[in-house]
Amino acid sequence: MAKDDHAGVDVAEFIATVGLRHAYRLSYLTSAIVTAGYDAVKRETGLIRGEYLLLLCLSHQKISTAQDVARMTRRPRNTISRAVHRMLDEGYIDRAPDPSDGRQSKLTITAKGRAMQTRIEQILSEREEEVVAPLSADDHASLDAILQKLVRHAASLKD
Amino acid sequence: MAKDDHAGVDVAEFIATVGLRHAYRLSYLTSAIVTAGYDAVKRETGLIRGEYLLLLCLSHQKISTAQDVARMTRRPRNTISRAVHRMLDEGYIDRAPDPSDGRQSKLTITAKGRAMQTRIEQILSEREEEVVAPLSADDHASLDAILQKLVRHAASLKD
DNA sequence: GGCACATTGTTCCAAATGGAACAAGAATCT
DNA sequence: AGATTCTTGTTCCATTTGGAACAATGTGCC
Repeated sequence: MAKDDHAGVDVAEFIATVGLRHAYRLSYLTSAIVTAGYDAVKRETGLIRGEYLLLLCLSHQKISTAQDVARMTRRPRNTISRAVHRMLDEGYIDRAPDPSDGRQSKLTITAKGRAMQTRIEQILSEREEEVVAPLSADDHASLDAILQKLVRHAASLKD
Repeated sequence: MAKDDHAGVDVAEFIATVGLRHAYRLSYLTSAIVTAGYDAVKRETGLIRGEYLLLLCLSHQKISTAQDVARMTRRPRNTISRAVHRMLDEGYIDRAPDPSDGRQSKLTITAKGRAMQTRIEQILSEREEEVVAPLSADDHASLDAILQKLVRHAASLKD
């Protein structure tokens, strides 16, 4: 009868009253988009988060080290390290020791990896579009500008 | 020398070129704010995510069931179930069987729990303010409006 | 050069996480 | 009323996760 199928709670109303500026809403939305997409990717491709993040990074950044990926994704290095091994085994990426720095290796995505990454972005995009459907073109532009500003700043913070 | 302390990657530039509308930026920011705050909370209070989310929900919603909390936080029921037990043990919440529905129990936050929740919101707020510092008042208003719109819509999607 | 310190990638391990199955109660249908 | 289906909260278990310690290499400083 009510417009809301769910039982008792009005999620939106709760979220409007939380004593934090944007954190809770951001977190909720990220769950709604990313976590849901993440589950879909795992179901359809078997890849888990660290793995497709790795592919995503390598597809847009021609060459990176594992550490770079860790920074770009804000995930701990050991997570990325594991992902690198699995993606090497699957033939999605290549690795070559860096001659100028013996500690690190340069990672590149293979053609097979790029195909997989395209498929993954497709899956994530579908879910995202579903969630952001109610935004106007102006909204999209504003959101984009604000998020870019925030990301730029957040990336400069230590930790 | 460069304005960026880090080694090679320009995170912001990468994030600007990802082939997804907002998903990656949202995810990155949520990490920067929430995950960092989450670590701080764990360090300072010993509470983990499911647990402080539970307190957060109960502090703003006078009475809820575990299922309500699961929906408000987009976390699986078993996570919340565990959190309920631990918070009961700590005396942060109370639980009373619902006479009108034998399956569920009504949860309420105690005074002790409310004190803890205040402290947690403080910690999370600090980190959030640090990240959103570069936003103007207009930005805040826009972001707020957009996020509310999105949350409302996301909450209505199944899954 | 040598010595302290930082960085990269890795392994280990304890903890958190979430899917699946379950029991008990409620709702629906005939 | 009984049968079927749904919902709530829980336990079980396998997987994911990330902190800490580590070896190997690089950097800065005297």
